[in-house]
Amino acid sequence: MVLDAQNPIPLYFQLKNIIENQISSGELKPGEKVPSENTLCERFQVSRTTARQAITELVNSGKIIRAQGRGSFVAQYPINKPPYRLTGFSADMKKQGFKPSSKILEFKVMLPTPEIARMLRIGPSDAIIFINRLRYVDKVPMGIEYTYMPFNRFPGLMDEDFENNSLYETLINKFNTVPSRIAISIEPVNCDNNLSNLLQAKNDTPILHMADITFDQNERLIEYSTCYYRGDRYSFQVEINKHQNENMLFVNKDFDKTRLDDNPK
Amino acid sequence: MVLDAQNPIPLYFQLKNIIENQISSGELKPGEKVPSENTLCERFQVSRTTARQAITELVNSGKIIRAQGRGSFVAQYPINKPPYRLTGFSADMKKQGFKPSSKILEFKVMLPTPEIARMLRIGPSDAIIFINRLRYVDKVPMGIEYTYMPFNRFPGLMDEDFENNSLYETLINKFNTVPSRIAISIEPVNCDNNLSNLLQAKNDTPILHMADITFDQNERLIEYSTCYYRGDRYSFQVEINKHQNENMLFVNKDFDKTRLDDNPK
DNA sequence: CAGTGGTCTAGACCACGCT
DNA sequence: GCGTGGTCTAGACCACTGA
Repeated sequence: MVLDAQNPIPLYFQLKNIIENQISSGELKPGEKVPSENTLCERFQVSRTTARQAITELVNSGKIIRAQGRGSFVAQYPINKPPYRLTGFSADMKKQGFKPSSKILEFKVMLPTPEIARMLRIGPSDAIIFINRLRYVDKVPMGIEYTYMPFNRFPGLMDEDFENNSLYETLINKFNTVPSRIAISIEPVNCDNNLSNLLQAKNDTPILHMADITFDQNERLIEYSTCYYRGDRYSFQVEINKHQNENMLFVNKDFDKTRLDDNPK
Repeated sequence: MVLDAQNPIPLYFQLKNIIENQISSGELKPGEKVPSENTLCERFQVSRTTARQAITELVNSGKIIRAQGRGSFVAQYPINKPPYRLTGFSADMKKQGFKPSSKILEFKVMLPTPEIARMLRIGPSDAIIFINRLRYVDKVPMGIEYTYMPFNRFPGLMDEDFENNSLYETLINKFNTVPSRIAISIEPVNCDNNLSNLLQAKNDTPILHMADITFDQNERLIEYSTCYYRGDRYSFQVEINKHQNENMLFVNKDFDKTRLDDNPK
């Protein structure tokens, strides 16, 4: 294995991929020592900065643990990132081996309610796109989603077919908009008659309510969405990582109290 | 503002703090351009590597957006990290301005059930510490938590008083164990008679069930815990970030399907 | 074109953990 | 003492953006 300086892929990234593959192939086992930074420099003929950048990204993604004076080691319990909604419902489900499908109940341009305007940070007369989708997994109703997006940011979106295509994939491919951050609020709710009809669920089915706001790679607001999922068929999974740098002893900044909606009603 | 090279706090960290403060004080407003890396080099008399390290960490924590060729900018919607469980229930609630308290219902050493042994990755004859706590917020029952920890990793833990002290703070201060990563599974459940008695809640109160596994800074497993929270008093909030480096175009690794418990029952 | 961030080099000194 | 990661310098060239 050698690095290719002519390759447009940066050296640190090539090196990172090599190490990543050694970990996933089992060549480097959990708990095992990763070659030291100096060793990597010699082995791959790069400067220490470059070797270090490769390792740093693997540390940030949780695959490697650094220990000053001892070395770097493959993480014992590698992070298994849950299908995490930044890829969209369809991709999430496919990753888990299920067959997702959707039925569009409503898809139109409208004016926002005051609440939705506040969540989207737009004015009351700014049009929005509203999508109401029933989500199926293996032909069984799984949940219902109400999605609200600023209209003027996505010209031509109304011509798309979201029964067969993923909203997120369309955003990425046709609007150069990559969902990159999502703030989620989750709570359990009771099933009402409306929900039990829509989801073909018993009246005592526990329901998971999720509200979220999504931002793109430039921190522009993409969507506000609120969803109800059948609790007998859905569990939400997430991993929370303390950043490497937040571990440092001289850090003592307090975070503010936080809410999904920071503007009081 | 100048940096102090004699200060044990690294230069990049001092610089990072300065910029962070400028953002939170409003001196640098959302969307505004951050001084370029070269400008920071001159202004603070550091190398570009150092200035860049400061900015990089702010990018990773979501406070700054980088745009090649244009500059770096304060994020429009700064991340408000939800109280995120890595600090423990008490700290989470205090941050939100509530008064948490706890009542220990059980606290003992015992042998694990097969399920708990599997979650803690220990043998069936390895003792565990079991803590059952009722959680209150402003004197009202909020939820009940069942915590399981490997006994042999925490000698002396049984002498602690967790009615008045935080488990996580004790781990940090007395066992040099910093909760650093947590994998959580969330689902809604119905309230049964046992829960409604314990939580003094109506029988139709929606309940949020959370199961989680926590790891320390060296990726050692700290605890497995399962909790039930009153849905009328609790919502779970989380922010999910795409890592800067995962945005890159030549990334195309698929994540495996994932679960909190990767060993089938 | 000038200014920006993205990548990279070849060094240096330090703090830490282990033997 | 030696090897490790942590921090830092002073350069360099490139790709991209906007005027």
